[in-house]
Amino acid sequence: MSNYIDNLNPAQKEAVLHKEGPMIIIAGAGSGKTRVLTYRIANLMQNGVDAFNILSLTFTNKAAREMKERISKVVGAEAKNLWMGTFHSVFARILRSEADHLGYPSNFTIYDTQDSVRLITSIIKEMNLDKDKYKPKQVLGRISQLKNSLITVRAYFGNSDLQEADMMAKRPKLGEIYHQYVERCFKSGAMDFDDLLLRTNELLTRFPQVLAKYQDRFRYILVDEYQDTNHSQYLIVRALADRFRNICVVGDDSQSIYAFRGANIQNILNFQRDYEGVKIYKLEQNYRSSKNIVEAANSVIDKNQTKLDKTIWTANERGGLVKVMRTHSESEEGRFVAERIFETKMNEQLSNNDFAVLYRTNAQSRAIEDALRKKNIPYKIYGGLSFYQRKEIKDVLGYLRVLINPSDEEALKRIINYPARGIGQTTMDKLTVAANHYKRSIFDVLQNLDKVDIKINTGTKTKLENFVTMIQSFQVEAKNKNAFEVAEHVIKQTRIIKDIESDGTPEDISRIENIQELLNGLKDFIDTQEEKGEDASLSYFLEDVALATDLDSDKEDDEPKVSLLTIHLAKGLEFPHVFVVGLEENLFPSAMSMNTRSELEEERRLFYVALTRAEKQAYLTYAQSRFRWGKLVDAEPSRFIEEIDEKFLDHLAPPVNPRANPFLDSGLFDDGSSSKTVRFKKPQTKTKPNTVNVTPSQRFTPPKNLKKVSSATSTSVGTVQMNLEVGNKVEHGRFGKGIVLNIEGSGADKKAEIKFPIGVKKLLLQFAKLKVIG
DNA sequence: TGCACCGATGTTTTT
DNA sequence: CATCGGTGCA
Repeated sequence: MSNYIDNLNPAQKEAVLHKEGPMIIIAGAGSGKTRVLTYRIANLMQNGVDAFNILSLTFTNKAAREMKERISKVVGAEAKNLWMGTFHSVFARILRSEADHLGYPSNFTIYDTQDSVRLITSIIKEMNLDKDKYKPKQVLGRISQLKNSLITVRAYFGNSDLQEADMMAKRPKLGEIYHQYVERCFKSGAMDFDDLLLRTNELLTRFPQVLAKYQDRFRYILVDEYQDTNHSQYLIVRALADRFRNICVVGDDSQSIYAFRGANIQNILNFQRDYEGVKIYKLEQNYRSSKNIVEAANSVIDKNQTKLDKTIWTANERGGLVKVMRTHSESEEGRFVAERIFETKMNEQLSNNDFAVLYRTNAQSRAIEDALRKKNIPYKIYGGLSFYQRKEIKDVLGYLRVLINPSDEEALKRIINYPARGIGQTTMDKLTVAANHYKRSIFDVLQNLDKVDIKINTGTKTKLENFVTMIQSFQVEAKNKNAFEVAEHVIKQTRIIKDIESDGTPEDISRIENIQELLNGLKDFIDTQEEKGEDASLSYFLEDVALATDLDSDKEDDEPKVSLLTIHLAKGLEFPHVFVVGLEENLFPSAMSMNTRSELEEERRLFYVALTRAEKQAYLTYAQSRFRWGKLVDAEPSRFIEEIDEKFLDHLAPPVNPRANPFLDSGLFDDGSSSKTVRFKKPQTKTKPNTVNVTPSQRFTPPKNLKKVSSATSTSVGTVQMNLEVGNKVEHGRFGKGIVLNIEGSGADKKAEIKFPIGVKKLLLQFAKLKVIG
């Protein structure tokens, strides 16, 4: 019955079978650590451990979902009782049920980064501080840092070193902003991302009986990607594992790439010191990549000083050399990538999803997209502006957030005058002042306008009262209807769609589609939650949305597409053919991360991660000039190319391009070995002199609304769909092919019930991206 | 209060 | 280059 164990190598097997007590699995790239984790959990369960007693913390929710699925293949339905998810989502749930201990409402809102920045911006403004000295994003960064180190406002003011540091940084009021920020979040019934961890720590330290309860529940704790945990997460794990000490952490110090958000590589380096009697397991055999790729990657990571001792090797075939390509411009780089994908796909009969393009910054996707689109190669982009951060989506979500939690100030500010209802800045300022004065939420003030000393003329007052009445009516609605129906109702009542339509630009169509997509997503959510017998309430949906990662929303039923994503997002993924683009000094390694050895080492680990995503073939490309901030800037090849042992590299000759801009041609006909002899300059100190201004002539600018929509091949919206008939075969960008079962309503409300492979969906024809195919 | 226009500002990386 | 906030006018 446990034949799966026979398929493991000795090291993997030992790790899977490890019984009690603390353990660490040092898992090199591609060494089958997910398998080990999966089987370890399955094995625990088969040996009588109750699923309810196992907590497994993963890096993305998608990873959790997939792991659960794999475990259930071994142990059956019992797997769904496992506690599995990201730190943020697992502890958000726990915080909800324990919220009253902390004085928070259980329906607290989760502020995303944008909400936090806006709140800080208004605090800075209210305090009359110079916004050039107090840059909201930097301030938030600092606060985040403090929170992740568990330094509360009180602790901050008790620590003169910290205060001095901020004095030196010319931000003497930082503590005060921090204080205000925390208060305002609390008053708004909101937690930011860091609060989810910080407040969990607070909960576990201040309430021993709560700690005891969860210690007793989580008798086995597994933490994936341990190298990327921050101090706050570290302490949570420590506290929870303290009683049973069945803690299993998995990670690879060579893949620690999140120091910028507080991850502490010491957590993994010191694990053996933290827990007595730790058993160490090393997974050193790579099953993913060819010899050339593994050895090339090893030769780079060797340059790092700080690392645990391990040797990654593979029994796989040697494979092709890592191909290095130099191009003149980013558009040529894009063209190269697109052409290579096209050719390889044809020659080797591959599918689009065998290819991935990785880059350091999101902005780089643009040139690649253009090139792929021109060649009609379907692609999907992860990251960048995520779906849920789009304006129209945040607006709709704003209403939902306010009706769930009227104290949610950021959401309230967003929607109180959208669509325009004559409530302007002046009024908002007065309300904010009053709210701060009475230490109540703005919504409280709104509900008690008569009792509050506030100078608002009667016209405005009526508008405010109407607004409150509307929200209250939504709340009533929410009592009787499910989340989907409520959202539908809200969208209709607020006339948001009408407002967008009135502008009438083509972009608006896409925005309306997005809102429809949100509704569909909400419907989906309800269906799957009900299927699983879990909470399908609106507030859980909002939580999911706030904590969703871009990878989570990946749709399986799409046609195969080339993946475009940052290296950070690519961690944990693998593709047969990988293009790492933009290998240029100041871009990768980033100009912002070359100041200290540790920063540079993190960049190098990032490069290591990039290279080790490839199974069969890796390409490294760099451009000799690139548009940055709209200007053409000269670039030099990244030091990381040179750091790879030359014997693993194959320098491709640059293509002859007669159309190339004469300005850029110097060095075009070098003998191909030139990149070997290129002298790498030290970090450039703002080299503007050799900047050439060239108008981006052949640059193809895509319609804005397509920019982040996932497909190059997405069907355009036509009016055809309005003439749908029962029995028609249709195709939907997301749900695939389907057949029309029923049509109801008319005009703008016309809906069709369509049977898709994934189930029956009801879609508003006005928005659904449908193509009639028969 | 609402809207149109302009300049300043910013890109690492994300839960 | 693209977004945002501020300014000035209706």
